[in-house]
Amino acid sequence: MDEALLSSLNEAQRQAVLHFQGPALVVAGAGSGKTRTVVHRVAYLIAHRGVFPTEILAVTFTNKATEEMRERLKGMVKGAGEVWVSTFHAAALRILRVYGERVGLKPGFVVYDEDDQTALLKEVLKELGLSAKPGPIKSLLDRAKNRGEAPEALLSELPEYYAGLSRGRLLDVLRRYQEALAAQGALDFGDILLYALRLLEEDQEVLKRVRKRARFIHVDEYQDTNPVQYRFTKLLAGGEANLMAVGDPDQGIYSFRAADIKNILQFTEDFPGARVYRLEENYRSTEAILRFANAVIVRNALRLEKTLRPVKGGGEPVRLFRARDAREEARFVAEEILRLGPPFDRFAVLYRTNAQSRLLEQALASRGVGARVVGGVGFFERAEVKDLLAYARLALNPLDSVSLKRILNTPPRGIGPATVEKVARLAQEKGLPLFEALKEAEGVLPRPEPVRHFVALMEELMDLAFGPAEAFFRHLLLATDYPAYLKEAYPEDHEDRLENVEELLRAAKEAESLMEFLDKVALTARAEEPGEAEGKVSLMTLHNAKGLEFPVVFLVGVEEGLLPHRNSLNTLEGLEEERRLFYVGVTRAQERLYLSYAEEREVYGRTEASRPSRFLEEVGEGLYQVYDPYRNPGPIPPPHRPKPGAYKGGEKVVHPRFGPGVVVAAAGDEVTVHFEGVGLKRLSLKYADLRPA
DNA sequence: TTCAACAAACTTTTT
DNA sequence: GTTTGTTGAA
Repeated sequence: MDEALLSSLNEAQRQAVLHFQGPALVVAGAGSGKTRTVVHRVAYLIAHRGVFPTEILAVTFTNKATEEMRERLKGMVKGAGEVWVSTFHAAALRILRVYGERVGLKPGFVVYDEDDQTALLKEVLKELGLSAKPGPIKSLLDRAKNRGEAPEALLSELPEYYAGLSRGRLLDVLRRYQEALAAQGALDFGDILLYALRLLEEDQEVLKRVRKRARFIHVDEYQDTNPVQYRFTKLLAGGEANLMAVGDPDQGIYSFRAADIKNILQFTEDFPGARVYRLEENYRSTEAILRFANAVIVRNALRLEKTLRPVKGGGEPVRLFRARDAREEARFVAEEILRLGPPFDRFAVLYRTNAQSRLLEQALASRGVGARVVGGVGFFERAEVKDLLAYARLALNPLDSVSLKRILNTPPRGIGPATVEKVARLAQEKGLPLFEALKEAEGVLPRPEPVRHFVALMEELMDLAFGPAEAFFRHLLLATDYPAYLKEAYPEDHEDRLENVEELLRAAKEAESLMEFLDKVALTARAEEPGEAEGKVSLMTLHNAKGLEFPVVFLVGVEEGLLPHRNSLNTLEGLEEERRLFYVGVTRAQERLYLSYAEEREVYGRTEASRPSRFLEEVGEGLYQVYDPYRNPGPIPPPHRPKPGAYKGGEKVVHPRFGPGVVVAAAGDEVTVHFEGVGLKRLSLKYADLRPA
């Protein structure tokens, strides 16, 4: 590995790899070999700096990134398998599984996913006799947790009434929710990080131990850290400060998760003496694509000055297709993909909202082109999978009433709402967990057999919960006759659903224990079978596309209201984030980039007229081409109208008739341009189609 | 208790 | 246009 390790890197990458102690910020533009740099650096630490693999931590944001880093590290240097590579959440959860009892967690605590969280919130609302919607309250809750603030701190920012509740009421709900979580030994997503942070802050012993395991820390996608993750990182790095933050403020797209790109913008102030390394050479995209991308992002104010330089020259022009409606847009994408031909896994179609995927899927499917939708309803969110997981969670943690309610009558076993109501009341009166109340409910029920049956089943399962995960699920399927239930309940697609169940069993086989399996499942949105993407077009949201690259990218729905999304128009920060999202999409493309928008689009079944995105206007037409295989290319949208004062003199420009020229003088709307072979021309910006060259 | 028919709410993005 | 929840009959 030795010198070959360094020789395959460019100068900037090499400098970063050679960085040894102290804080460092690697500003890594899209496609600049970021992961490569981190992986090499880790290998270099081990091979040449005498650092033990067990002293290195690399944090990523997604499971996908974690896998990739592990994979690349493997075989590069001896002991690479010992490096702690993990997402923030998985790292925090691991710490809590070992030391959680020190912050009052029960040993068998479970992790609630979003659905569970909503379900519990609904229960709380019902219990308090409120009819408010859980959605807005949940986002408030998440915001508080992601920021690491008490809910009270957020309330002061809110209007007197929010989600139909007064501030005081809202606070009641949030407090009651947290109590309920604690009572059932559950953590929601935000809690995982929050508890881990508290543990590190309050327990010197634990902090010391974890720091030993993390003497050299790498944080990937640093621009996406939220305040809790920031504090977590800072605390861990607090000892020797061997922290390497890697990221790109231009790709920060998670502010709705309370990520704050200020964390990366202020890194050098936060960590005095930090070295900064800039990776600006882009290996991924053609020059045409990069020029477009640079023109997009240069409009943002909140950034670190940086220009991506292409390694690949030239390339196909960026193309824009204007569709009449979303159907035509989908048709265009599918036909263009067919025209370019297989292998189809070199194509990706990116969109702003999940709802846009349906038409695209259909258009591709009807032409026999395979597609995989990344994201959407995740594997572990499918009803049948969630059912089985709920049994498992309840078996490990009988306090978990959300899971209990889910499966109490699934498959149907004659325990209806009336029964649940009675048992719930009993639980309340006696202060018992729901499952305990179930055991004692015989007296109050007219027909206790179904309940007795269920309790017996669960007790059986509880005995199996500490054995292998697969055996647990096998027994569960048998004992509940679950496949028969699927057939009954979903006559149309029970076969698909059964397939999912089998998939779950396969996955469970890999796990050490049921608990480990559940933890993994909770933090993994979905697992993709190896080879599943092969030969298929990838469909995904822009958020899901981060970190990926494809030879050909279609970025659809480049419209006002969609990109930028209408909900983000109110603030400058919101708008800039939308622009970054666009930038992220554009920079996924290696060879060809297609953009498209529809002139009208259905929103909840209503058809609305739409206009091309302002981002297209900002970029200017010189950097893309209107493309229309169906009609004659119409007038070029959006009209390019530089404002008076757009030119000062000296700029190179292009005129459709006169060709390339140089601006000699400019006054308001009027510019004087010297064109090669033509001479001086006086033009009005209002009428002349003058573009920057 | 269960199932079917209807109404309403929904869509920004996710570890 | 789709999914989720509510209502009423068997």
